[in-house]
Amino acid sequence: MDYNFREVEQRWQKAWKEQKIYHVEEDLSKPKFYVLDMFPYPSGAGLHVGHPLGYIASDIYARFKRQKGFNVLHPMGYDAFGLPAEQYAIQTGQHPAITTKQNIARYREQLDRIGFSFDWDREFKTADPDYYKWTQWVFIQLFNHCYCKKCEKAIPIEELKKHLAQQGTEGLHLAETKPLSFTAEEWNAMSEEEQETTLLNYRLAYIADTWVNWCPKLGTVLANDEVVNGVSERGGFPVERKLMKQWILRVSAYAERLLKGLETLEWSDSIKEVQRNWIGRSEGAFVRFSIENQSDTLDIFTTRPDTIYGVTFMVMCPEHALIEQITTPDRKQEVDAYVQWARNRSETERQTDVKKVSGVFTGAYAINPFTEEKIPIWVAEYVLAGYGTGGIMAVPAHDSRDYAFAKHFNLPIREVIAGGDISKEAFETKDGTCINSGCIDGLSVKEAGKKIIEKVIEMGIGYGTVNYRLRDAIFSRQRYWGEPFPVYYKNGIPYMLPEEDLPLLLPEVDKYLPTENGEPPLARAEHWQTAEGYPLECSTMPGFAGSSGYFLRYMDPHNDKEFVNKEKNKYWENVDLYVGGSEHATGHLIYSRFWNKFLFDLGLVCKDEPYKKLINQGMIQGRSNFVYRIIQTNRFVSLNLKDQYEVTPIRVDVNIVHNDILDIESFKKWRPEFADAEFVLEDGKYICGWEIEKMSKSKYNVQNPDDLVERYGADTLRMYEMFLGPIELSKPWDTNGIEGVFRFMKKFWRLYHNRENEFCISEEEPSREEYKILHKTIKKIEDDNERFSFNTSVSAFMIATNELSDIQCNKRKILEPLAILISAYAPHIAEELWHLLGHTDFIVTATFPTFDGSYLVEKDANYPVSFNGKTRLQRKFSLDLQPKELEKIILEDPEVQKWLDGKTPKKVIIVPKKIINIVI
RNA sequence: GCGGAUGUGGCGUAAUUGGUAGCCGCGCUAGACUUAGGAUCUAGUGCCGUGAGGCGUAGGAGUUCGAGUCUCCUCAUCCGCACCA
Repeated sequence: MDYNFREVEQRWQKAWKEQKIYHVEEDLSKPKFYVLDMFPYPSGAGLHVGHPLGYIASDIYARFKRQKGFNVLHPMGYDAFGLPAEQYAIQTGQHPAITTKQNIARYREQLDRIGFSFDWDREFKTADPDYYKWTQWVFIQLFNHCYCKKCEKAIPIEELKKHLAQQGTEGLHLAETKPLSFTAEEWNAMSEEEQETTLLNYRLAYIADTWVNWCPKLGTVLANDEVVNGVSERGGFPVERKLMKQWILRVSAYAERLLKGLETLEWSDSIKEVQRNWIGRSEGAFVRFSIENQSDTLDIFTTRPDTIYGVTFMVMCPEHALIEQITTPDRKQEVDAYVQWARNRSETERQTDVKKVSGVFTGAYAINPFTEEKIPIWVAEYVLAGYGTGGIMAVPAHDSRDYAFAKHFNLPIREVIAGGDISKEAFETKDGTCINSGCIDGLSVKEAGKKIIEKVIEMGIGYGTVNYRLRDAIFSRQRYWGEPFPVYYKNGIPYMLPEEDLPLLLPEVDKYLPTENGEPPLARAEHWQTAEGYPLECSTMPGFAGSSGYFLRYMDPHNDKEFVNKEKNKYWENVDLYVGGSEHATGHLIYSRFWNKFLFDLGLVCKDEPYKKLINQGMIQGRSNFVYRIIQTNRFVSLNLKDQYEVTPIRVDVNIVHNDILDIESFKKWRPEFADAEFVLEDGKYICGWEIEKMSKSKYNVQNPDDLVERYGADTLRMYEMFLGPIELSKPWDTNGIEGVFRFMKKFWRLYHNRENEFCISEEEPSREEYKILHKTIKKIEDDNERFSFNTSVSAFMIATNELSDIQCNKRKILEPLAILISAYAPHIAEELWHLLGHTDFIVTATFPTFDGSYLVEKDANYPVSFNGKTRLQRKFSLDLQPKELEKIILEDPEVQKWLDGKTPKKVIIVPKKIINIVI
């Protein structure tokens, strides 16, 4: 009988669980290593083979590190708040907590069957009050801090208050929503409400009016990608732009540190680049343009101060607060209409017709501080409210967007950088010489920019500055299934609940929909107010709230006194290896870094970056199978004959297709309408077509890991998922190949057994050849593990097994280390063999075998000998020879002599252990 | 448009980082055994050619004694950003 993987795997999984062998505690005698997976959102569909890909890789690495003597923290939990459970609740009335609990139970069952080495004692879900208590707590800290740009860290709001009371805004260098200016007297004269409102301008968590995509029918704010053609993606309900009070995190305060921190991280270049683009740093100048007959100024940000002499018009975004004030009466009607129209367009809509030029003249004029000219002020949607100041100076000659606008509205174009031909297009280059530019004529772009900045500082109308594309993160959601804000309102001003009142529990509601008058679902809760009767915040936190600091909580998951104990944090520091999808590059991975840097500023954690090394595992796509039905019949034609008929392809469940051959009997049973189907076969078989698509239920191409574990065992599944290809690559799932790994597992088992399947191991001293196979494998596995090349590792195991099986090696000194090597990949079979080998401890505690290079050194070896790069001969040489000696022997070789034919070679290139090349 | 990748047999991939391209596996071909299976084992399998041999890493150039690997151009595919002043 062959290896009984079912019995063995179940037995060991039970033993591991009962003896808690993967439980880990701080141990100062060992170096720590923290391996983390991006925790899953437990959806109703359960796991498919794509999900565990990253978990298997991280599990292999965690097991490898343990055997290398590290104390490994490898936890797992669930990101439990989220939309699907809420949607299900709205439809069925079932509480999302119940759905979530069921889904988690199913996930756990599936995960357990794959044999992961998670420390389940540290498990939590973000929807646990014990956990979200700390999410709320961090939010309070964010509210109570602001960001000092001078010292580049968060400081308590109390310090700000002190500063304001003593010197007003004088000497303040804080990240802020908009620049404010008042004296200490003015501050001290403010009412509490006024002061609180003012402080919101600086807090790291603040509430403010924001333009959002509001869907009245769904009763919620939608993200840009949830809006398609002006209607909601789900349901197709109209979406309008609306100014709403939203909680916002001042992520932008950390832009520079988020950017700089990237340099210290071992992340892929592509994902770092995505984050760099997302943060979007640009250097330039802030300049105030005065407006004719107005006391207010039009403030702009430009990266090209050197082109200031080329400004021929100004543009404000449709959301700009000054529009109403500066528009002249004769232009009012037109401007109002345009603003109304533009404001109601979603960002997605604006993006889709980027090329269409639209705008309107306000009738007002700004004054160019350098030329004193009157410049018309326009409103146009190509200027965005969320970037810079929401206003620009337009230089059509040297900016393609301004150029298109000027051409469309017939505005003047003035060339100020020499070298281009502005009759056709804008000349955008950044190396050129300034012309027609007064005081900066003849200067290079770079020098001119510097000089203009000096001048505007002198004139008191601006300064050089750095602007970031990174926006503050909207933090409220008008939904039920999320963390409630620890916030109550007094006279419309938000206040934080006292910390000892946390967690603020998510209340029960009778329905999970928004209320009839558009308030979030929490407004349905009875007594949603403080003990004193103050109303509580009705929106909840977004999905990324719970996942931003979760990695810290695993270090100390049951602490109800603090978020994470300092000593424990000091031991575990941060995540050494983080594995997850690259789709989180601009979401979770930015927010989490922000969150952690903030906690670092507060001295609560010891590292300012959360994830040292990041591996982005690829997606596993589905491979759908098709059958071809001849039109208007119930006859199906095999793939290569289908061109002779008119056919409709129909997706067929991949589970009734093997190696693209349809199991006809199962097909007839699959659907009642196919019960009496007929088939046109080729070579007696029905061959199905295939296509690579996303893995999804509706495409019948989902491979459930449970089925594969049932049929081939967890070890085979683990090894096969790794064998599929490099971990970062997206690849289609192909069940056909798993047979090869399955055969390997059986062959591996047979190494330790005789023909009668009795465990049979020899204590004999292995031969040099046998040691060579082992040490070659140790080196390969160790190297591959360190560079996360798990697919080549699996190949190495196969090669070693083939070689050992060929020479019928069953020596303990070879097979025992081999079992340790494979235990990270196939822990169940390794554990079984380990115990058969007579060990009583678990293989996870075994020491990774040491590599002995001396076995690999050849005494002599065949070298290819090439002439001018063309390989002609194989010659055997001793490896002990010095290059000079080697060269002599080669040149004396009769074949070489013959080839040289009396000529002297120009040079002889000897690449150690590789090749000998004679160049003539 | 900008940025980042990737391109090797019928398929997934490998190549000690510039040194005999195609390891390992799937599939396929032939054979053995058989309790007839979607089992196991053996041999073969980049392409062309009976053969010697020739050609081969998306295409084209270049550097080099030697290029899948380095440089430049072109093409294709994927991902991210996209009026960011």
